[in-house]
Amino acid sequence: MDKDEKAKYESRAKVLKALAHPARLKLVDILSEHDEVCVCELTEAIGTDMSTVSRHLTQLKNAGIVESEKHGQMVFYRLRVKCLTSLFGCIESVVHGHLKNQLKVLS
Amino acid sequence: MDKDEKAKYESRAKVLKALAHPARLKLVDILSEHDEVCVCELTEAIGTDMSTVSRHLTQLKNAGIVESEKHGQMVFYRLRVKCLTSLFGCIESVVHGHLKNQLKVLS
DNA sequence: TGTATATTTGGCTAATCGTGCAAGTAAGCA
DNA sequence: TGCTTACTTGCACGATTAGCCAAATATACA
Repeated sequence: MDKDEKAKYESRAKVLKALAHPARLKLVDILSEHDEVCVCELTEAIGTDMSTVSRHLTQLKNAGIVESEKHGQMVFYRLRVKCLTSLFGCIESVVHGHLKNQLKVLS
Repeated sequence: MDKDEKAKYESRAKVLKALAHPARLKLVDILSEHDEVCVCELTEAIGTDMSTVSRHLTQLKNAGIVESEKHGQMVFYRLRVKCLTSLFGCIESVVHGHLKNQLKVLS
């Protein structure tokens, strides 16, 4: 793998890694349904410590998936990416194809 | 998060996690260009120990992304998923949008 | 000014991950 | 029956991750 190729796969992996966690997927889902949401609301939806949610959001931000803006003492997060719905469509097809296959194996 | 919702995000995360590694992304890329490829060839392309490549392939298989078949003493891997190209299109748009944004910040 | 609220960051621990080497399994060939 | 090749698995180790609590920061408000 030359340097360019390595960089290509590493940058892709960085984005996928940022998405690859149940809590962060839920954050993205919520954000896809609203224009912008504060950390406090997101924390309530996720149900873990606010510090944990804040770190998840930082990861999504570092990957370029969300952006944030401070209004008063609250910080609002917003999706930067529009194509995630089709991406999840693909992921779901993997999930269901695989489950179907596992059932086949079991039976 | 109720049980169904939890399961939904966990199954998505599992697939994304399986993809979220440079070596595994390259494996998927190679497999998307060929019908089926043996572990030995994939190992040469990746450039790490064959045992490591074998484990990466196992992860992709457990996630439902690839399948394998043994012919003689060789094991051939094949992509099970057709939609990955559009998925990576989305990922790339995140990467480039983000880089553009970082350059803006720097200047 | 002092106090309360929203968020991020530091520090810690337990769990998971990636890797190489060595050993095991399975198929082909002499 | 051995010997070789292709692959997987066990083991060990260093690196990364997710989580919580406590402390720091920043803003609003009395």
